[in-house]
Amino acid sequence: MASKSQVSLSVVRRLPRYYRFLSELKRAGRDRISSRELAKIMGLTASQIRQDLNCFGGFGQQGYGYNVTLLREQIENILGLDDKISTIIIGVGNLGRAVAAHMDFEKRGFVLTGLFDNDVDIIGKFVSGVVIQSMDSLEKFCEENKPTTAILCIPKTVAKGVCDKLISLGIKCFWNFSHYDLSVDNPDLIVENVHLSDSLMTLGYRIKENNK
Amino acid sequence: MASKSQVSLSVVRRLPRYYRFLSELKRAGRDRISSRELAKIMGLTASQIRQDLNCFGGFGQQGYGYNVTLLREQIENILGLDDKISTIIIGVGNLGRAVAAHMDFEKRGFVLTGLFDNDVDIIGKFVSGVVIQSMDSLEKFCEENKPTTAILCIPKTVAKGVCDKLISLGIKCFWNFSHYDLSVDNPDLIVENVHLSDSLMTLGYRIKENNK
DNA sequence: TCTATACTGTCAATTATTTAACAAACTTGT
DNA sequence: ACAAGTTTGTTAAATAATTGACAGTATAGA
Repeated sequence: MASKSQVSLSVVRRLPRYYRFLSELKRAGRDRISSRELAKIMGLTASQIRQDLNCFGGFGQQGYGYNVTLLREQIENILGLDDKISTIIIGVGNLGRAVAAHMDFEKRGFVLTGLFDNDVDIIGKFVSGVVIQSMDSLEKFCEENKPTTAILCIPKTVAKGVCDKLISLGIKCFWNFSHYDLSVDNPDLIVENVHLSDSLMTLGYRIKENNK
Repeated sequence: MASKSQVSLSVVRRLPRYYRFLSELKRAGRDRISSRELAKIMGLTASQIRQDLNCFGGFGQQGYGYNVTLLREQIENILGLDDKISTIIIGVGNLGRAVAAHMDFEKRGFVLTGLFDNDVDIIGKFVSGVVIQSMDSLEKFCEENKPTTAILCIPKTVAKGVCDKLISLGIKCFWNFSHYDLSVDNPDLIVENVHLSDSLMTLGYRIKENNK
């Protein structure tokens, strides 16, 4: 358990994008594709694609290229898209609702098992087939259902407290949309931060830089 | 115009995070901070922080460190947070609404000037003080108001078409939430892709990798 | 004022990532 | 079956990013 991945995060982060383009190709009826052509379509180098894929095995064939359907399936396996990682969302405001509604968890290796919020006006309502519960129910729910992953769609101010509580309830994996930096000093956690405002500010910088 | 940035994207992407931590420190009443302590708090190396900041100038002082308020202001300037880049949102579903409501554009160097959607049930309603207009009004609006940036919160299926139209209306900068890859073959565009499902799949991979 | 200590800016070394190059292996058409 | 043309997997080279080291300059306390 907890063996360190040999594959660099840079490579892993490209996998979903490969998967996306391969799905597109499959839908378009393509049987095979060379690293060269895929590189062209995706705006990468052929070398990088071959290098990336070879981290996981030799899926291609000289003189032929890659079988689209097969390669797509391989990446599906690598990403574990048919897993069912039990996941809860904390905070069901606009953002939480958008995430719950848009994400198609079942196609990404997750299953949404709980929604939690403090707003009495929305408790009891359903989003994506899951009922919104009070934060007071969180502890009991976690003990009974043992979710492993939490999606944080809560304001910065309460993030630290909620996060500590979730950790104490056995949750170690976080998809964090809150404006707060998780896991700086807790190396046991697995955290994917989505800092939207950071992304926006980066865009702003690049726009101004370009106009100089 | 269009001079290439000397500073690497890796560095630029860290700036908003520095800004965030410095704002926190300021709020806590801290006057000064050394690269060593900041590194500790942020989970980085002191060397990296000094290296990063020095891309933009020598903001620190030997034997003293960095003045929190001053450094924060400098980064604010670098990121251009008091600019007013005119921006529209295309697609005002859950996600578009979440983005419109949460982002505090004025504090990030942007100003939200228009909202567009095709759903007749929401056209005419206000979100964050801006009225939702029909997509039919887009052309006229762009000619009159010349927004430079668009935020795409639309499904993949219509993304390509909408995007082409926006480009023809003079928009070159995109904050793209749609499940579609912009700018592979258009180097003139400035694009920040936010592929949430890619992020989720990456998290999934890392969780499984860790459980091995 | 002087001395010990702290800390930056910068250059050098290390590590990571990307790109290039090519032999080996397959495909395709004759 | 053979020759010409493709395309991979893999090694090597090049580039980029991060970390380490330290001279120089400031601070702080006696």
